[in-house]
Amino acid sequence: MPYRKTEFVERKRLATRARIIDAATDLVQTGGWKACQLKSVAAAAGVSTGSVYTHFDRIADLYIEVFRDIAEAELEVIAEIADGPEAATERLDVAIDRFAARALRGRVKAYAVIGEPVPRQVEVVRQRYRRRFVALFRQIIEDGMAEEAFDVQDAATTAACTLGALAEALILPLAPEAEALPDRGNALRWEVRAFCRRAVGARTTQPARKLHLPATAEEHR
Amino acid sequence: MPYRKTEFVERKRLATRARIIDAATDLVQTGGWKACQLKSVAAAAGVSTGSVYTHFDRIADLYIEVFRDIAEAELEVIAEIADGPEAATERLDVAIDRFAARALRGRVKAYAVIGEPVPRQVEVVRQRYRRRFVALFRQIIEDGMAEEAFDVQDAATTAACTLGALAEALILPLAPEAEALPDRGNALRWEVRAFCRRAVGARTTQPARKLHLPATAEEHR
Amino acid sequence: MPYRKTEFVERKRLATRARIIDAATDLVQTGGWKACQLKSVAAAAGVSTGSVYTHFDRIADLYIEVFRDIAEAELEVIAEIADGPEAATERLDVAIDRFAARALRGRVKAYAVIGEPVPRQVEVVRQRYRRRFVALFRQIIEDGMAEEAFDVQDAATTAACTLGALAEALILPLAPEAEALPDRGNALRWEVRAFCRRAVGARTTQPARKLHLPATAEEHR
Amino acid sequence: MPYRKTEFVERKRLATRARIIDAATDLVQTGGWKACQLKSVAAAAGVSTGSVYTHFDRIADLYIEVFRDIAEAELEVIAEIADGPEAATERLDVAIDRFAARALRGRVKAYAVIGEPVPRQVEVVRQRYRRRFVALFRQIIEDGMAEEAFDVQDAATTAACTLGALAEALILPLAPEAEALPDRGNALRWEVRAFCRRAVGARTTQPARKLHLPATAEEHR
DNA sequence: AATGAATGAGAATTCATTCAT
DNA sequence: AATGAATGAATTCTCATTCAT
Repeated sequence: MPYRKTEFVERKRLATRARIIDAATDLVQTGGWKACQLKSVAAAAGVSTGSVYTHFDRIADLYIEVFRDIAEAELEVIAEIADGPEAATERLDVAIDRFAARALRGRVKAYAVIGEPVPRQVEVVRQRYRRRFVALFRQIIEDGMAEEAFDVQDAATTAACTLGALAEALILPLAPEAEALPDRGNALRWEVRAFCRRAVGARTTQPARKLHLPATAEEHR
Repeated sequence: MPYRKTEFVERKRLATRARIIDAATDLVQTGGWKACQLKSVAAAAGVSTGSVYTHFDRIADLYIEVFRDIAEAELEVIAEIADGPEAATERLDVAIDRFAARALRGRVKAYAVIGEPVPRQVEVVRQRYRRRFVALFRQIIEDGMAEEAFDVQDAATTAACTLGALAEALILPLAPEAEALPDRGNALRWEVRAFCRRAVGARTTQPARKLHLPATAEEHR
Repeated sequence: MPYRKTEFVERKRLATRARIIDAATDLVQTGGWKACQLKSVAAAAGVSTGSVYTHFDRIADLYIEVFRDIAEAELEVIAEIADGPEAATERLDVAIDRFAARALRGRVKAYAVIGEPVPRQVEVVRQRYRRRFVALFRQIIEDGMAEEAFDVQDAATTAACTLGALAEALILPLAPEAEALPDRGNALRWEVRAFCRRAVGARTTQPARKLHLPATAEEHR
Repeated sequence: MPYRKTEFVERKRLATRARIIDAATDLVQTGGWKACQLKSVAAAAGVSTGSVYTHFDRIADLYIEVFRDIAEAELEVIAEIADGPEAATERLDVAIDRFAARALRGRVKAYAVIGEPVPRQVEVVRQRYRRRFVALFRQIIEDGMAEEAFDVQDAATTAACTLGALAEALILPLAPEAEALPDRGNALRWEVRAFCRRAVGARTTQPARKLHLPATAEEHR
């Protein structure tokens, strides 16, 4: 009877792979990329070092996967908003707010993705994600200009500025070394949103706070 | 007054120290922090590795010094502008433009300070400098509010946003991996300035382009 | 007579075993022993690594088998000649020429058997084959002495010298690193044969070249 | 007072380097190249593994040095003979005899250089030395032809054959796995010399044994 | 029997730091 | 004080072998 790879085996393999990624992710978020080394990952995942190599050709590939996993989740949230049917002004508001909310909740995670020094090979991937984030904001801004709701501007540059503003205001002050924010979270979110709204020259007709609350509620689930 | 041998010795000692820092700085700007290793630094400075240890207790101390030297120069330029007697609107314009001009001219340097992953111990110092940059922008923004030239806002947050916008738009696209900007430099500077002016709600009464030219000229010296 | 399932199974088992050996042989001849690693062999043979272990207790056993297969074929060619009814002088000529022709045609194969560094455990087998080659030449030389066609000599030593002369002249210059011979092949074969004929003190009565051609023709089939 | 690298320090450095090479050489000769690994070498030399890297950029460089050291010594002995003023016939005799005597005395050493599988990077060096040995024999053979003391032949090929004959007869039977020769040494030397003399078609006018003894005597010092 | 994921003992290499001179 | 050889812990990667399914 020829061997037939059982679903069980495949499932187990994937589980191991997932355990490795999870362990690595944990280590990154706890102690930064420096803590995410082969030996530690293997130990934390409860596998041998060699085992890691049955799933990843080189340790950098694991890093990239970890980074991608974290970053992709964040990106998707924003992508969904950017692609929505709402007016550009609203989409900008919601995107920023959601980004902010997630960053504030998952401080270390956000820092690991955007703020923290990463191994050389991951840096390339990080740049790619930055660019994808920028592309989403750019899309919103271009829509806003088309709707004549935003000032005329070079959307590419402006979108980069927007991401930068978000990152600097929300993530970097949250570096491990920085003292924890007390509960300025909500104020911060409001402030950053206002900054960006002004920055793109959005002609606000509705009070900004209205938009904030539903997004937040959803976020707190 | 007898000649004091110690003074001569001390002077020489400082000269050596400076040579080490210079060598390390060069290496960082040429090949990034990764290229700034003890052996290379010592070789480039024309001293032995052991000698480095008479000036710095650990390699991290040298790194910090190097970082500080690079960053301090950038900071001073902005500080001078922030502390100037001009109206906040003008100071903001000039500060941004100067920051942009320097970043665009000295890509590698700016990237090394703000964009590039740094050794763990330097990260702390980097955060400190970011905060000092933010403090300068904050000062301008608070003045602007006092002058009723800017919108009312939380200057601390807004200032962080401003720095972030600058960094993302000017420096990160300039990472080694990124393709070189052709000559978008001037357009970029103008765009970023416009973004920030809107972002703080500056009531522009003068045409923005006017301010640009003198600053640039000065920068090209 | 009832159909015996075991026979079918056994046949299949042997077929798999053969596939493994063939795959390994290919790998050795293509990329040397270094390329002949368990995983590659298994992949090339279309079986799992674990399966290899049902046919060979250890990888070294496979190596030995592979070596043996390659070497045995070469040995048989020479053995047939050595055991032939011809005069010793002629047998020596033909044996050398055939050896040379095969070596020159199948550079990699010959190199893998005689020239290339082999894994430790194979080395023993290689020595054994060398000794068997030597034994064949020895037989010819002893016959030659009995026929009073060769000088009196210690056939054991002389036979070893003969094999060595062949190997060095024909195979080692053909190492992967060596530049390919243009078309010196025929000249080389003639020269080596002359060397060996003189070395054993063969009293040549026939023109040497005559012998060459038929051997070659046969070889080119 | 500026530091001036003392002779003592330099001497010590060289001593360490020598200790490493010696240790490696010992290991090779005792257990073959496989036994010559970084950790073992370092331990045997009484230094740290890192220390090896202050003398050799990579372990292969050490291997090459070890190989070269052993091989060069052998080569020089033959070179001196080949370059001597004597008649070609005599030089061939002496060269072979000296080569044989040294090989028989230092079995393991000779095997390590010529017979044993070597790490990939060393193989290139080994080929080079083989070629240099061949060049020496070729020189003798060409001189012999010029003196009309040897048959007309392609000296390049013939020289390779000669080296091969020597190696196979003297060294390969002496592989670690092979059973030790009793005291056939002298007979072997005589026999190999006779083989080679015939092989090049040397017209011997003097009894061969005469030449043998002085060379041997010298060798036994 | 067959499978191939998992194993884990190596092996080489790097580099800040120390210390005898 | 200067030197740079020596250190050795830390890290990645390899690959024959085992074993649960």
